[in-house]
Amino acid sequence: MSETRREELLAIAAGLFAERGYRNTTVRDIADAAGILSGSLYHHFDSKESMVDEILRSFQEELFGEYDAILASDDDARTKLERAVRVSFAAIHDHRSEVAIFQNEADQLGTLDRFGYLAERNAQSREVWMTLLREGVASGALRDDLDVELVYRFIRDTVWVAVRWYRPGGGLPHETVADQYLTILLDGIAHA
Amino acid sequence: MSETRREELLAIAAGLFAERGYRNTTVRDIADAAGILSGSLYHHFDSKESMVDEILRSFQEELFGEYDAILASDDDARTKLERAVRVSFAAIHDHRSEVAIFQNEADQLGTLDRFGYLAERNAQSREVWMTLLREGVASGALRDDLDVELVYRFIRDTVWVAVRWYRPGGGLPHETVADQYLTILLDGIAHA
DNA sequence: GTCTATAACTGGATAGAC
DNA sequence: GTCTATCCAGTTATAGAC
Repeated sequence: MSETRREELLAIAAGLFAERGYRNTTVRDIADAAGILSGSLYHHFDSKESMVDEILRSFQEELFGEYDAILASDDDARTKLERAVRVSFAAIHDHRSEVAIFQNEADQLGTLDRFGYLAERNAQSREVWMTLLREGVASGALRDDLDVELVYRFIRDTVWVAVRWYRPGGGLPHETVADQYLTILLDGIAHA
Repeated sequence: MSETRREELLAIAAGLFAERGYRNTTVRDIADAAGILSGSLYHHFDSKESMVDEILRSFQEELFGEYDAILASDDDARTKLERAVRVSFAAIHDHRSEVAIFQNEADQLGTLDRFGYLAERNAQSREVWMTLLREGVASGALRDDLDVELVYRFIRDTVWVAVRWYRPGGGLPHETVADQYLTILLDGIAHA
């Protein structure tokens, strides 16, 4: 049951970190939200840094497991790309706080030694998308006059930045957002 | 000349706020970078808050002046949309710090009374893009099966988030980025 | 316009009782 | 597992001398 309490506290911290920023959230804020005093938090965690560390680590582990499964599948190139996009929007739905924290704080935290894995995960993510895009071009599914590196950045940015406005239960299911996004990305918004 | 010194200090502050975040930058950091002591800053500015306020205000004034000029022009709908995109990427080029600060800190700062104008500017920006998109659909330049609100969000997000990776003088001119972006946005990445 | 000196406060973290 | 009590470092801001 102590494992549950721990996760409960992490979920509370994640929500606050996502909403008001890591630096802008005090350990007292977290304790208040949990209904305990700040000193009591240190029975569960070493430091505020450990909390955000644990939040980001477990999220990334899960996410990259999904990307790996897609890469390893024998779907055609276009299907793989579509699946990767859908999995990402689903992650925004299922793990909003974690995605937001990663988006907003990774740059700052990444300068600290203990968060070196953030840069590694970033490189890994680039590999995933670049592989998908190159396969797409090679198979003829995607245009061959594109700057693949730029397309990668646009996809990465547009997908994740949606965490800023997407709200679960807001009447716009994440599957719909993914569909519309894929329509724009693949076919453009200009009249044919 | 005191006006020059003021702007010099603001530019230094803007660079730091953009790079390490507003909350993460101390007045001592700013003073150090300017080669003076922290107390001396208060001869020029009321508070740290006033600095970021002035930085954001003057930037937004300039940017919206450009959007207004586009809206008021008699270009066709597609040209207006393209111009708005190009002006935005140019702003990232010319005012990287300001754009980054706005992107990263607006949500937090917006909760304070004195930064209420940030929400207003946000609404104004939405009007600009929605107008351009609706004109585009009405004129037949854009597809009519799109969720215009969603397209607006995607454009807004993708354009501004480029501030995270775009580097002036990095071999990739902002005009090229805008071109490639417009290609993707208008025509998609799928093979025709 | 900048410096010296310092006030006033906030925030992360600890030790030991319950 | 939580509380009481508290330390200490860091941060914004001020007052008055140079």
